[in-house]
Amino acid sequence: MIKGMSATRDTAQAADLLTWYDRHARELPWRVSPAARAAGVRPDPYRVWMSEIMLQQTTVAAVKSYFEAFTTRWPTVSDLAAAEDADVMAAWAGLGYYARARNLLKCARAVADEHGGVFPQTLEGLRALPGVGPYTAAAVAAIAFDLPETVVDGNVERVMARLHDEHMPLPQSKPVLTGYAAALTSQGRPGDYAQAVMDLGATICTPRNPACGLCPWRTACAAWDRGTQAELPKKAPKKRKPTRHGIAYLVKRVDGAWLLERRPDSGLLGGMLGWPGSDWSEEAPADAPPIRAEWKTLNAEARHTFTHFHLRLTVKTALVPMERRPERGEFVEAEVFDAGDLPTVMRKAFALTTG
DNA sequence: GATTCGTGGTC
DNA sequence: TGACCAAGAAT
Repeated sequence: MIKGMSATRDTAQAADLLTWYDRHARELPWRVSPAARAAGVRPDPYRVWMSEIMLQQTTVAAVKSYFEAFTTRWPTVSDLAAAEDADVMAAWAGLGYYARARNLLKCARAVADEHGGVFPQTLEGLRALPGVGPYTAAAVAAIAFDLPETVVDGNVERVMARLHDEHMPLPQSKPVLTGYAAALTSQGRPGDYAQAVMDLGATICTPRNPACGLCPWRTACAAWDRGTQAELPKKAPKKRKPTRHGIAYLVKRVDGAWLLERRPDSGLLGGMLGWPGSDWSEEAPADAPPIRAEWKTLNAEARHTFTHFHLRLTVKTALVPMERRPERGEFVEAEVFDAGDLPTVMRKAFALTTG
């Protein structure tokens, strides 16, 4: 009866974590507390989905203000589905990974148009939505609908690697870690369990200096037994980032309007507003101004690091008369222009012009 | 399976 | 300063 004993042990272990979660759950704007959940309060699937999209590769601290802004401005999935693309992209500006914002809108419109404004309540139905992958589908299924699905994010990978002293490096070990996680998933309180495992990873079983003395799973933890927790999970070595160079053209019209360009939907910063500019490559960029003007080159360059390269951006500025027509981009009136609508690298270039 | 795709905080 | 890291998905 190895199988039965194993299942019994895992159930008790899940219960230990849930007991810890009942006392130590983080209070988050999108979360229904375990006490409220026990009293029958159900999470709003729209808010759960929104939070999960925003939290992809993004810290809780960074997400909070965006979550409040989005859910205040667009309280329901139907409200969001009816929003203008430009408004959603501007509201997302600064949060990064802009494909998420494009898919957020696609998904809201799919739910509104193809599902009657109601999120699908199966793993497969959720997984079919734009921007919803294996993790997010499981998270929404578990948290919003209390389905016994297994969430595997970076936290869970780390917790499982330590719990089982798994030294195989990620991402190779992912299927193994997923199997460990699935064996532990609570059948009784799936939503709370999913959030509990991630809270454990975020507050106790942290990447550096894990607080093993406070961990409800310490006695079950193979890494704790062997003292290997600090070196887990192992990860494949990363490539170093090359440095690319580019030019940004910041053009102000005499009435205060700024020349901006909407970037193509695919690729880096896709769908976002930005300054007209050169390509960004490792070779020196060719000068290709978007409008005829007297150019001044700023002394300082805007430096920014993306996921896979460093960027050094030369900033050129010009002041042009009302009647001058650009070859690229469109002027945005001074009253409408808001640097906060731009991605961070474009804000950095703008900041150089204002001191 | 490997790449692409942001940003801000931290050590 | 620079590398690492954070509730991944799409291609």
